[in-house]
Amino acid sequence: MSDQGRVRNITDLARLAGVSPGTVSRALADSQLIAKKTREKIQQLAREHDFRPNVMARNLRIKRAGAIGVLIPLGHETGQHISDPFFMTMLGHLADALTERGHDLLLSRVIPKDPDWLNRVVDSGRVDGVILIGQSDQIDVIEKMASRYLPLVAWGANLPGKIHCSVGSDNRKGGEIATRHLIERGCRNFAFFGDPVAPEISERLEGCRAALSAVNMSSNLSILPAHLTAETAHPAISKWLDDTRSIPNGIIAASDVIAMSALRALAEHGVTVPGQVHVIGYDDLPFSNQTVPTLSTVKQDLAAGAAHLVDLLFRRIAGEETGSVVLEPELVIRQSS
Amino acid sequence: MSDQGRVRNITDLARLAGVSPGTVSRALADSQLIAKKTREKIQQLAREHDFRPNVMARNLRIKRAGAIGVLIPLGHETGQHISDPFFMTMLGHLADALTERGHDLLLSRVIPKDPDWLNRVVDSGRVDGVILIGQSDQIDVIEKMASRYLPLVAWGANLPGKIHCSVGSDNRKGGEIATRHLIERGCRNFAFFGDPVAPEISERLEGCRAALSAVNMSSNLSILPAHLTAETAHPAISKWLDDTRSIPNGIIAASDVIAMSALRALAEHGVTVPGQVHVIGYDDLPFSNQTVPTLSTVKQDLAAGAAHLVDLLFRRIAGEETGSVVLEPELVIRQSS
DNA sequence: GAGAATGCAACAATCGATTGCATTACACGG
DNA sequence: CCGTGTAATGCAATCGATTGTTGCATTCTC
Repeated sequence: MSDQGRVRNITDLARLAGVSPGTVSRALADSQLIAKKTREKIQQLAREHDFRPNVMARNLRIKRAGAIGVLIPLGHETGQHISDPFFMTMLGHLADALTERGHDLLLSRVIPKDPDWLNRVVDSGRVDGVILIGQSDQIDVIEKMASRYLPLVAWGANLPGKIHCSVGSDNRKGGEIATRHLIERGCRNFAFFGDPVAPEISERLEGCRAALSAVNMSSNLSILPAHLTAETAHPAISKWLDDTRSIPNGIIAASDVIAMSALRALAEHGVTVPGQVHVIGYDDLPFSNQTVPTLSTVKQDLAAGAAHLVDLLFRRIAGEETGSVVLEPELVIRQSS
Repeated sequence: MSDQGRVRNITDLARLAGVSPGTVSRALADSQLIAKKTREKIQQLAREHDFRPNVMARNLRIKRAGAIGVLIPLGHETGQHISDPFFMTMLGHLADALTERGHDLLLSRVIPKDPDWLNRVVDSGRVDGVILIGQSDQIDVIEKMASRYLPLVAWGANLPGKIHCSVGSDNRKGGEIATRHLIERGCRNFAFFGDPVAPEISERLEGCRAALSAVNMSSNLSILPAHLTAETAHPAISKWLDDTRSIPNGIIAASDVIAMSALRALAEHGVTVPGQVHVIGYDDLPFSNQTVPTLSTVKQDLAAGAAHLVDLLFRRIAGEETGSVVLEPELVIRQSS
């Protein structure tokens, strides 16, 4: 392929068409200012050389980036991998929603060592806005940024007194309905698997406690407060099952990933689900109806969540000061409970 | 926050420091051309105003984009969602590898309606190179692009006679060792679940056939050739189990996602695994050792694959004409076989 | 103390587009 | 044939950086 005659910019194309670069620019933008005949000639020429104007140059001039930064902050959870199904599901929905709006998705997995990680992305000028998938333990950094930078939204808990815009489900309520469901199923002794250091999980636990105290069973709850990832959950739960004197008959897992590990650990301990133990998860990830037995769970509608995140973000990019959104969690009953 | 005094570009900072923009640029790049004292003063000033030079402008001048396009072409598989665990796992590894090299990841899920989808990304000037996760049914488009654009690599089958650079595992061999393993386990009747339209899967099936014909059992194989996604696999398999006269005792699934659905469908049909039927998957995704029973599978080392993809890509960006890489598949024996 | 060498910083062109304003060309009426 | 109006195009500044070249002070040398 002769790289000689290649059309690299509008100036090349302008020369070819015998017009000025400005005219080419307008013609390719289909501006009415340019005579229809000229316009079509230039567009035809562009097609022949399959030329496309340089997006970066355009964006520099236009002062927009055409991309949204999607960050996955992994603070206290250094072990957690980006391939965590939760993140990935959310990411897929975001990719779809952003593409629809003509924006690219700049993905970044950040392990926030210094408090500068967010500044770096925002001030780089390569994104028009930022979506955080999760707040991790970086609330302070996020709050600070939110005070000066409008187009920033986060998936996660809607924390009282915090100003940053968030979309998340009502975790307290989710924990509550999960627990109430198990109570109705006849469970009397409960275990909660999940680390309350993360705000979302702490709220779920709170909801769980509320449901129990409503029926005077507050004392029937034990907690496995480890930080549980896809890798660490199974050994932790297995050990817990070994150590615990009496296995509870209702298990509330803080996430589907944890619940899945629990199902497996229980199977290995010869405990039947839902025969001896009822298990409920949280999230309703795509795999949750593929487990054996299929997993009852509290659904967070991630598709809707992603749509909200993107919608709020674009309204903020336009200058609007939007509020946060709290989604209703929904009980999904399958075989495990 | 007063937006008045905000330092928006090096010119602002230059004014503040009483030097020229050029000097600021060099100072921030820590160039030896600038006196150490001046340099430090400017850097200090930049820190105070937490100013960071605009990456887009820089990239325009430097003629690099600082980002790699990662595309997921979903051709014949319109039903397939980006949240397919396979893509996501790969994506996670790529994100890590690219971040290490100081590049961003521009994610795009493309449904190739017109043959222009790849051009659009390549010629936009916003990426330094492109990684395709999968070839889908877009071999022609990919080949055409590969002939003129060096920094392009794809995950997938290494197809004979094709020039584009690929990284993938030896699917034929993978299919073979999976099947041999089941034969050793005493299976005599086999089923293969997966659609041979995709080149990878067709190769796996071929390997499977080869292993069977080596022991004169070619005729003992039935095939469920549906295109199977996380959503469609379970009903399809369930129906197949209903319809089939005698359930085989060895099932080779073309992917772990399919295998997982098979495990569930079998459980629902009261078939024990590995008691009555041995099941083996393909991929070794993170969840594959979380299923009940845990899934035997043919591991594709996606971490290594991602590392190779990124390595090859950067060598190509540097101008080298690299060859393709074929990874060795590895048998991972767990409970399901 | 004059001339050469050296170190620093300023100047200005450049990357590839967009766009307000100036200018040209053409048509038409008087 | 000229003035005027309008449609179409050209010109040049601009977005925010980078970098080769140039110019000005010092400092060094003999």
